[in-house]
Amino acid sequence: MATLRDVAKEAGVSVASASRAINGHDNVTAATTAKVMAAVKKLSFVPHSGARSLTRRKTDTIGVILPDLFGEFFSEIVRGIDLVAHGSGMHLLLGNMHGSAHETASAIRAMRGRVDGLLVMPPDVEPELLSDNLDAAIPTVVLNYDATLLDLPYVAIDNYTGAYAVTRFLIERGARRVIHVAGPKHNRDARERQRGFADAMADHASERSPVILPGDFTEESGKEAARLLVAGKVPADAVFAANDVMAVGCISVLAEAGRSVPGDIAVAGFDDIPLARHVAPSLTTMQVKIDRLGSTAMTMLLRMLRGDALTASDATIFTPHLIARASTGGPVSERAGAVAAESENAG
Amino acid sequence: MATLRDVAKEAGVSVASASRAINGHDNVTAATTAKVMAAVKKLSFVPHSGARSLTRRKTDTIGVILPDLFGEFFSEIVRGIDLVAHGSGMHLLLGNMHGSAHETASAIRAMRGRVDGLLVMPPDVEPELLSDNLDAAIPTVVLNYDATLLDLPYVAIDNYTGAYAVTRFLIERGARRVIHVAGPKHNRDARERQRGFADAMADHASERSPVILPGDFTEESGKEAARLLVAGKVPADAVFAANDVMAVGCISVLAEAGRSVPGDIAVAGFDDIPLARHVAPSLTTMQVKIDRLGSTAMTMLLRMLRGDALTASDATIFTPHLIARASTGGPVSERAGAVAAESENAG
DNA sequence: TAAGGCCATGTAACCGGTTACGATAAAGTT
DNA sequence: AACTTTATCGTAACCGGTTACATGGCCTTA
Repeated sequence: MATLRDVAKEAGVSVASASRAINGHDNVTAATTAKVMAAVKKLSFVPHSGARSLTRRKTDTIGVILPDLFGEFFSEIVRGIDLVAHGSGMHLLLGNMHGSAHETASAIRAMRGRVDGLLVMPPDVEPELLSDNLDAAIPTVVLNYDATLLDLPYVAIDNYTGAYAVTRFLIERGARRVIHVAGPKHNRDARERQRGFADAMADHASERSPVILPGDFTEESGKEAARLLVAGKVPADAVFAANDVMAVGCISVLAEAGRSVPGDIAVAGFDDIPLARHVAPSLTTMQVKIDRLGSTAMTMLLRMLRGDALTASDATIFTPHLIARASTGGPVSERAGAVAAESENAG
Repeated sequence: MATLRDVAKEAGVSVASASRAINGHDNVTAATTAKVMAAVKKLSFVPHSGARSLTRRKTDTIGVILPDLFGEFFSEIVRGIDLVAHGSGMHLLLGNMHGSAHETASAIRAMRGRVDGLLVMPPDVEPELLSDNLDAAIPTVVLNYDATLLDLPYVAIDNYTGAYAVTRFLIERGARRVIHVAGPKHNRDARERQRGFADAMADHASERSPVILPGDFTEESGKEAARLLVAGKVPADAVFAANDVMAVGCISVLAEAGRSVPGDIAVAGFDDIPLARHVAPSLTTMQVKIDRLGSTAMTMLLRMLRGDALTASDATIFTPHLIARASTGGPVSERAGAVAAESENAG
């Protein structure tokens, strides 16, 4: 593997000239440049990015630390990030915290000296881990989590408002007994969605203690909840599942049991995963533009790398859209149910 | 940002001792180690991975170069890779060739000095780009492409056999006129699937020029093909779409037009994306364990990094399984249609 | 023709770690 | 007590680039 020294020797010039020629500085003769380039070609020299980033003090790489890599949600985030990063000639270094606190700490530490900036999506539990491990010296944008306490810029989804909207929608379409299939207890998104549900029930159905069935965002847990319904244990005419995957599980069990959706029970989810429009009946849900989460965060990070000092007050919060489909009786004629328009910046 | 020199000074020892203490070498006194560790903590020192990898001549990072990041296919591959990589303490550097030849070359070059090994999935067109840009010095495993010409180890899917199997299955279940919705012409997977289809038609339906409708792997192109069918332009009693996404498009148009699936027309796809089991009717397809593609490739790369010299003869080829679902009349009682068992290694 | 300026080039220091090698001191041997 | 062995430690070179500064050639200008 040829080094710059080899190239310089081959071209009969100094390493400094070789370096300058390769990087296109203007203080090199055309003749010298030609000699150097010939040597580069002959030795098929490729600059060693590691060594280069050591002196330049930049790596053209940003670190992306996610709690997991499972499912469409994360792949969409990464795609959104890549879209913007690639446009700026940046590379992506993937770190995976695999749920554990220890992994998270080491994932962040391992980024030192490898990246110019960090995009972090904290795990569900103990986000305070971040403050212990994040380095103030390296620009960081937080994904999907309100990082006001850390005073870091962040990009998040307004889960509360979304859940509130879909719950109200179910009530307005005539549901009297809406039950909620919750997500994992330790998951922040899930908690916010549950809170939005509870508040909407209190405000619009005068129901202060609505039924909340446990779930964990998996299809199986959605099925489990639906089995309770068909067993008649819980009277209900509508279900709001904390995510689409569980809603899909609900629908399949209800259908097998001969319950009509939405005739007997309306069902709604959250996320608008691609599957949602294809299941039968098609699923009413709150649409989250996941890739925009990633691309927006990356854009903010690029600004920070350019020197802008962003803080928590520069956060972007996306409010999800209601998508009314067949599982709640089909789309609404006018925009009766289309509650929240997407808003950027929450201030 | 503290450096090793700072730590050494703070601890009152030399940089060599500091380095040794931090890396847990055995030729350091417990007392020295304690002093160094105290300094590390006090200055919250984190070793600079870039500098470290320069001397160690390894980066603990492997580069992953994909043609795109869109959809479940790539996310599953990356997840499979990450699973194995993480187990060995490796990081993943993502490179995206975004379709273009120029991008591909620069993506590969940019990896020099950043990674210990490479996992490359060549773009559909001009895979010979690889030979020009790949570096013999850096261990490389090729994904989803027969790299025999490059004599590189690779992991691929037997698209031909899969397509042949599903086509034969349709014929054996009584279809007389099976039509194929093809993938993009420049796509190797698509071409192989089409070839498998054509051969199966010739062998089992004595049909030497079966109808092949154009498609490009998108849902819309699947719909377009189905529109031709409902318009009666093409007589058909079964459709084999080159991927699941197009098959799903077909089904939705057929359903809207009042055609019964599988009553009037049976439909089968390829890939077994998560969506496949959820659409109505559930979709018969060839199951490809995408994540295993990634994890297997990563495992091979790790072997190479350990010094094993793998070549094209060490390739792993996965043969997809037939999954018979409702869109072709439901599962088969015995294993009549379950043609191909998964086989590892093609030799 | 000598002094001054400009420009291309080379030398060497540096980025932040690791480690070969030699020095020093402590421990063991006879 | 004199000598060898062994363990710990420090100095300095090195990984492969970049770049501040010094050098020397050539062109101006008086």
